[in-house]
Amino acid sequence: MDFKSVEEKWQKSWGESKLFEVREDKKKKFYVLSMFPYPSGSGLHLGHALNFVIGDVFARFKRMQDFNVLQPMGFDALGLPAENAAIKACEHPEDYTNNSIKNYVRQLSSLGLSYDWSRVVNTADPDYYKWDQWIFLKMFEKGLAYQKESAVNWCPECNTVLANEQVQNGFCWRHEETKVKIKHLKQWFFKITDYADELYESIDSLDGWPQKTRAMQKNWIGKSHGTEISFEINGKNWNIFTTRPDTIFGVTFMVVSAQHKNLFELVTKEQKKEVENFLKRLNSVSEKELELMEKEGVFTGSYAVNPVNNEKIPVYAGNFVLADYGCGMVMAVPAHDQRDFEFAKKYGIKIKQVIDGKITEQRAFTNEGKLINSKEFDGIESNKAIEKITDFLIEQKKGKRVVNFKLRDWGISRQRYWGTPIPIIHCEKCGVVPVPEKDLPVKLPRQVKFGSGNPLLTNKDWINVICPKCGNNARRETDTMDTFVNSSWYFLRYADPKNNEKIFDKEKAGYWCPIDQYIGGYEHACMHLIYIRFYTKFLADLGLINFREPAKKLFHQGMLNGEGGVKMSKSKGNVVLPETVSEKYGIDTARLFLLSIASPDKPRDWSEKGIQGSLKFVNRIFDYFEKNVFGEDSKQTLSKLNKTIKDVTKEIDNFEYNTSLIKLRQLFEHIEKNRVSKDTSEKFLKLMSPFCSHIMEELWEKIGNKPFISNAKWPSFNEELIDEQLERIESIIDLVRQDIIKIKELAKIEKVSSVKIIVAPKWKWDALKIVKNVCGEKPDFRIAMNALMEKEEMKKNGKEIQGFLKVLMNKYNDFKLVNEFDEKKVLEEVKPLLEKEFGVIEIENAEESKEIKAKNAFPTKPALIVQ
RNA sequence: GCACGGGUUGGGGAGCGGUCAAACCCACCAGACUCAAAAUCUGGUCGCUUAGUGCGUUCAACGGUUCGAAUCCGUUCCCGUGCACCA
Repeated sequence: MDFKSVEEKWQKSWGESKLFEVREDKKKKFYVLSMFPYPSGSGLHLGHALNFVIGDVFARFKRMQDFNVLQPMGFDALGLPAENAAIKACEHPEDYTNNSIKNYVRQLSSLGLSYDWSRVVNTADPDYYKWDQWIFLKMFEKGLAYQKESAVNWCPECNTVLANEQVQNGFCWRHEETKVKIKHLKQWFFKITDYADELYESIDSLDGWPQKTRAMQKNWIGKSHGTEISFEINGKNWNIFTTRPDTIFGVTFMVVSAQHKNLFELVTKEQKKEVENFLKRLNSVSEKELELMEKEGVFTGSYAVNPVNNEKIPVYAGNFVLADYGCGMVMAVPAHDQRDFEFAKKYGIKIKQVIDGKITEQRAFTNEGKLINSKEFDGIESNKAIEKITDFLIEQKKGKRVVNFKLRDWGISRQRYWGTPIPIIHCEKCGVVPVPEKDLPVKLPRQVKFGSGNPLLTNKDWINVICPKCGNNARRETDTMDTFVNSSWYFLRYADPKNNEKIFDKEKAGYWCPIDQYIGGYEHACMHLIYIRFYTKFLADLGLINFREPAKKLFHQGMLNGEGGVKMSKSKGNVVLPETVSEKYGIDTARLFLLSIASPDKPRDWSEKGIQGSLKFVNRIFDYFEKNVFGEDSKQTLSKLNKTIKDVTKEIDNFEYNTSLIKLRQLFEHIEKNRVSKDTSEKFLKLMSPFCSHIMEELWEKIGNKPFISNAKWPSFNEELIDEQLERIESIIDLVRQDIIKIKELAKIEKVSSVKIIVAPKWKWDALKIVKNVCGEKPDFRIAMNALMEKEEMKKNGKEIQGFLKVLMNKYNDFKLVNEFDEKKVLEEVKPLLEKEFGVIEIENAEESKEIKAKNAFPTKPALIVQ
């Protein structure tokens, strides 16, 4: 069949009829969103296509279920990669990006994805990033956007600052080879930490999100309850943070971070030189080595006073204490913390045990337990002691309960061109002045020079402005925003993409949002997916929306690898393009294949051979409908159809596409064999339509329906028509047929003259019923045996019963499902059919059969004698 | 180290207490059709056996719970992913 013309025909038709364009109405809405792509110059490969296909199947399914489905698409066009790629190609990022987008739109359209193309969002469009700037101003207003001098992660390759989330193992997330350096710069931050607690706590309410993602976010935000305790050092109070105040009597030294900003207040004259040497040594080693380094430190010369027992304990500066977590200083309890333990061993510091437990030469005892050597707290369990000692410290005004987070504020400054300009003006007189809302957007100037440093610095006309406050000369902020800013709220803009007055209409956003089903990669678990939650909460606090989480359900799709499981990449030359596949097999076949291999959240490999199977299937479907001849449904057909509808409906909802495709295959096999009704055939087309939309559309029309199957009603199922017994009957008849064929072959019988079918003795079926009645669903051997022996008609088969029961127990104990039908009767019914095929058929019970002496067996299928 | 997720028959991949020697796809084998091949169709592919029912051994390893375990629990080994000196 000519896939290409069918695809083009329907894509055109869908487009012309604006089938997937939606507006707010009374119908129940459903918002399906696949994360928008960054339009790379190299275009989209089959792996990207798969991601979108997964979302598209879902959207099509929901649309047929009569939801008002919004499935938009857009482009995350700003960002470093585009800028770098453009520079490399000697193009302006704007032109480069626009070309890439054009290419993407072309490629996406040919995939037949059911997007509402009228809502495209492009983050590089000033009409879009204007609202990024607007949000920035709101944040600034609320004190959530602020500037501070800070040590930042600097990627020399990107030539810019990275957020904590973008540093991986000390390396840049985009440059696996490039070590991130620490630089001190004045940077813009979003105070995401103000939302840390809510971001952490409400993860539990996201039950439509994968468990793993939720765990990762929790881990990332890292909330821990603890106690802040102040220790007196040289007459001044220094705070530390601990989650184990129960071990405070075991403190034998203190460690302050080597990067602590007030470190030298603690260092005595005598120790100054040594501390300086220590710091010098730390600076000379690379980041990575630092990570692998042993716990090291140096004595500062100062002593702290333990607030619970007034012991004087030495204060060290150490390389293993983080300056920016907790207080930058810790109390060290070598007996009950492994790091402190190693440190104490190394420097010969006293180890004082205060929790009852075993400490070895190698390891501290880090579990909780009963307190010892802790004066009035002796004998108390850790968990209680934590409370009691904290209360005691609070009373003494030496401590307080605090909550600490690992999450840091989000550094959004980037010293690059292709991002949203930060709408700030620096005035010598007025200081930091926000650009007035009416002057938005602050557009990126086209004229800049790319080379070293921030390109925006090269356009003086753009930089030099008049201060909106005092009218004097001032300078624009030249930092641009992290690209994750753009993607943190785009889902809302889709609801009202062309609004020039407002960021979006409150009612429109209220109708469409939040996202019902969000789809995107695992890699976003800790970046984009935290930021988007943060933005949602902030916008809710501004009163723009009335929900606090962006997406009800989240799904992560698996990766598509190249042939043989090798990661698809240009350098390996194994990139598969959707165009190529389309040309050869049709995009529907490709969709079918990719979704058949594995469940959509698992990775899968491309296989040129594998797709043949899907092609075969597609062709068979086509052939069947080509004939356009239908018959009538048997009970079996109706049962199978309804069961399939039931299963497939549930499975698509759970993203179990692979298993639902198998069921659809099996349904089709039945349809093919049994010449079913037109209605059933049509229902099959509908069930297939989310997966193979073009072909189903074509066949739908071919058998005399009006377009479009794409918005036909999803079939409903009738539970009453589903009969598992019928399925069993079908399989028994099938087995008999297959056996006859096989025996015929084996015994080299040219023409079958007669077939004798021997079914299980009748008493067994009766016995089964008795056992079922007595034991219900959970049979017990003895009870069942006794019940059987009570019955007169069973007694005569006493010897066999035991064997029978044994088999019964092993094989058929789920009594709900054991077939109650009389095998003999069933076969009698289909006798004419079998006779037509094979000749004379005789059916008898095993006890009547001379040939078969019952062998203590409970046949699972009828035995045969073929002549 | 911590946190998740896994290890299933030649490959991929379902199954997650009983109808399980385990869906489905691929690969392979045999048969039909054909002069032949491709395509298509039919059957087979853990072992033994039978004309057929049948039996034995399997779902990383070892133990446990259960009348019954690929499925539940414990321990161990291996693999993947994320965070990693977070006090």
